[in-house]
Amino acid sequence: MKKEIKILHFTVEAKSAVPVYEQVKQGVKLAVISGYLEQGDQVMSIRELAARLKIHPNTIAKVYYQLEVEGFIFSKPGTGYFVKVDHRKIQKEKQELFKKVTRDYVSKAMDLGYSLADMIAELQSMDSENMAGKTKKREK
Amino acid sequence: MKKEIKILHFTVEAKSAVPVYEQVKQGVKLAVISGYLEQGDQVMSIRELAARLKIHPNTIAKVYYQLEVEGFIFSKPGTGYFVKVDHRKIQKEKQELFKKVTRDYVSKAMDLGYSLADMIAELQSMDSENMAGKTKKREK
Amino acid sequence: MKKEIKILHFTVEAKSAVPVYEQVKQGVKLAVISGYLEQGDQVMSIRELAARLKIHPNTIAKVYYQLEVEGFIFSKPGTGYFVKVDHRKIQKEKQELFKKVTRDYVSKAMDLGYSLADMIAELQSMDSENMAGKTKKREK
Amino acid sequence: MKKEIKILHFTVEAKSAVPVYEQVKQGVKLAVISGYLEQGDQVMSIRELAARLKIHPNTIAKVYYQLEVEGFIFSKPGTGYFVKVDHRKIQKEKQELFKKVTRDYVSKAMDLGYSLADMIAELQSMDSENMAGKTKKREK
DNA sequence: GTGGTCTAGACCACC
DNA sequence: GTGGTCTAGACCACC
Repeated sequence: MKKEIKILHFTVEAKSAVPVYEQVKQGVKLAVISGYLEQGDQVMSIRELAARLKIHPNTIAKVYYQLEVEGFIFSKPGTGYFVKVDHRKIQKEKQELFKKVTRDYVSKAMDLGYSLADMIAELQSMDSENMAGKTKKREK
Repeated sequence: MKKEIKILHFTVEAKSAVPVYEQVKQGVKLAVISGYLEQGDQVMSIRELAARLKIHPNTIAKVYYQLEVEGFIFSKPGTGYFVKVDHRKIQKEKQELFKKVTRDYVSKAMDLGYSLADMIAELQSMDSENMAGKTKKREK
Repeated sequence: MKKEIKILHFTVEAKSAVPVYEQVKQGVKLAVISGYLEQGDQVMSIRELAARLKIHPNTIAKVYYQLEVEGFIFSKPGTGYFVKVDHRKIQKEKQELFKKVTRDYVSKAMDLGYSLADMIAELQSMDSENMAGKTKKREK
Repeated sequence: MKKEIKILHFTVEAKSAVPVYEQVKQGVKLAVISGYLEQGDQVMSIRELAARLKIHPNTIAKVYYQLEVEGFIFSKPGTGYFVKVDHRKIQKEKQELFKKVTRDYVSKAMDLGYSLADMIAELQSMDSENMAGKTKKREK
């Protein structure tokens, strides 16, 4: 069975105030943290990802370099970049990201005048809906 | 007692793909929906808001015009724009926005591998923390 | 008294197998480790150092960025880069460098057939010479 | 017993500012000075050394010619080059080289803030370490 | 003036 | 094909 290189699906907003390289970095990082990219998986090549996102290879190279420094991937020069899974680090990043998106959500919902109880109720109602149909969606 | 004009605090991202006028519109709309701006409140003048956001007054004028058509504000020519609160409409908008931000949150958290139960637990933990100190923060 | 920016004096060998950016990195690092550059000193600007070394500013930017990551300098965007002295780190780097140059020296001298005793004797003879004239050269 | 031709192990840095032929010359000279190549030893053939270093045979020929002029080797036409050991000359070269590498070492170490006493101490510590295990490593 | 980001593209070594 | 280095130069924000 041939070794497939998984495609990264995020997009990049060229005109955003948050730098392109930062967006790409978050995108790749999320792919690793979420488990989409697994230990040893080859990451899309610099040129390939650059072509897909329509940005310059140098920008991807910068991102990959930083992600290597941060320990999410490693390079085999002449071959490509590969995923390095450190479960401790990943778990920590995952929890931080979860707390962040939760805080962001709570902040927005409270601006609209909803309480934590409202949010919990809303989530519970979604839970019930899931119960009905697809039940255990998150098993994969 | 002098009638204060409430300051609008959102910012605008000049380089974003979503048009500046749309960002301004959402910002003002949210101020109304969230209840920050109340029935009869005078909205910041076109010139004043344009100066704050560093964008052209024409853009603000366009936004105010559309918000008037949509029934969120009304103009008193020669005086300014004022908030018109239609509780039905506001309530409906508010709920839609709430459902949207909730769906977005659930989507992100699930990508990270968290279940609805995890999210509910996280929100409940935040609830407990609030209980401790500041209790009824959202009264204002 | 005007705040002087100290000049960095090392040179770079364009045609070397060791990358230019690595040579520059070592040069700046040595200036910090040796104490030539002190806590809070402004480092030569990217453009200025690039001009002096006749290499592209991007290369210096890369070096400064890496040295910042490694904790030897920090940037104040719009102002410049400044030395950050962490005595622990510096001391450690200094000792490592000292051990390295010593190993290199021993290796070369042994290739020539000299023993550690020979080297020690040679250094002691230099010590005596110093005694004669300039005595306490390393006080500064 | 077949007469072995000793292999020269130095490498050459193509991109260096110091010319390739100079690097080769130093490499061969060091092999003689250090005693690796002994009186009467046949030196690697021009073609063989050129192949190993991946440089043009003409460059090696130039080096051998100069080394012959300087009296380190001599040619037997149709046979090859052979080592000529002039102990006086070798001894002198050796001492000069030793003094040079020692000066270089002292210079670097002093830049780092170490004294001659520190260097001597470091060398003595290395001496002790050798004492422990492998004792007389440099006999060969 | 300063650093920060990004594109464009060359050339290299290694495969 | 792959990543790594380097130059050239544009444009930005901040001072």
